[in-house]
Amino acid sequence: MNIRTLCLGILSFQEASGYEIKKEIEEGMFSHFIDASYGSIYPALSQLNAEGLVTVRAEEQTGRPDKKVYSVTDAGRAALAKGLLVIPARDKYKSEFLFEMLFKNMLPDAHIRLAIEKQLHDLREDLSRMAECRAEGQTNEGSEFIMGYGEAVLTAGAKYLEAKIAELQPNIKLAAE
Amino acid sequence: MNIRTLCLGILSFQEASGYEIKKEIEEGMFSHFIDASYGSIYPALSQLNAEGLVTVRAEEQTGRPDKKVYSVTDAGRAALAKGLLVIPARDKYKSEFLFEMLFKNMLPDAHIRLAIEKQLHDLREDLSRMAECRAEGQTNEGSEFIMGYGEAVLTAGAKYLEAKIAELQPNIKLAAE
DNA sequence: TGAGCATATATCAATTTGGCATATAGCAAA
DNA sequence: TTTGCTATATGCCAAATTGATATATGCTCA
Repeated sequence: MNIRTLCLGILSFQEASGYEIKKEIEEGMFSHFIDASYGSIYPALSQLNAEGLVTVRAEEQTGRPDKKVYSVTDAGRAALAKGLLVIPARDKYKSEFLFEMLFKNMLPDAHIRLAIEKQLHDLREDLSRMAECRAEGQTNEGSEFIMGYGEAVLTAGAKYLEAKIAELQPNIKLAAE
Repeated sequence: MNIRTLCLGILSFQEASGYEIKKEIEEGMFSHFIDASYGSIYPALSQLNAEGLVTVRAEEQTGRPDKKVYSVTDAGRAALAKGLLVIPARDKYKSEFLFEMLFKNMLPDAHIRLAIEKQLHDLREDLSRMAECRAEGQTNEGSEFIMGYGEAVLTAGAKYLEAKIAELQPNIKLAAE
């Protein structure tokens, strides 16, 4: 699936500028499983516009470039529906964290601890972003599904890491006994 | 973290050719959280060789190009250790599956079912690959950690999907009652 | 006052992907 | 038996994507 379909999908929920799409991808519901940079979003929107799948409306701003607000056309909605009808490609997951952990015995304990805590922090951040999106309403059957999935997966990861951190501190446990 | 460090890490376990590194990334322990193509692996190995971080040995083959077997040098091991001492970047996760599910209500039930079953299949494949790696031995503290993490996360995802599939088939359940 | 962040678009070198080319051998199905 | 598929093995290349930077301004916090 290409970025064009992605933008089309996001715009099908609400008209938005390139900047707003990026924000949605970074902070919104999509953040858990989508990643895209300006360098791909802006060209994608131009192309979609050229293909007649979206329309643009320039909103004047003072002191900033005009905001270009994109809306999906009927042709765009049709293209989206068609683009969604493929069996999805396998998930792509890249984790520098897990790669580093593979070399646990080569690295100082303090670094391992930091890395695990960072990962745990990231997972919790992701979880709370989802909780926020839920709280803000705007949920439909689809978003319920993906948030349920995300919560299941992230919670399982966090639990695992919490247990591992506890193991790292046997001294503290002993002191408490 | 760049592909060069990745190759260095994989080679630190065992000398290998570019082809073998790719296989390891596709089928081995690394498959869960690493992805890389020939187009990045081969140039990375050439560069590592030019930098003196690995050495090459050509193994003659009949009917195939010579196998170029790469081994890490001491300088390479040092570079790896240094490269691992950064706080890992945030995980990157891209899922066309979840994106599609967001549009559940727009898509035919049959397609949704297929997509979920495909995802479940992928998760199980990933899980069994890990189980295999465990069975084959070759485990260390690091690989135990990452396989534990992977199992936790994948199992949680699979459980969630199994429950959702069950929900999709209330008719079958009713028939069984 | 000044640093840093948010808004907003856009470009671009560097990286990375995914498909193709090349070459051969083995195996299974038509 | 021939045809097509898979595995081995390296490498190239167009196309897609990233991540950083440029440009411009107003707001907030110390």
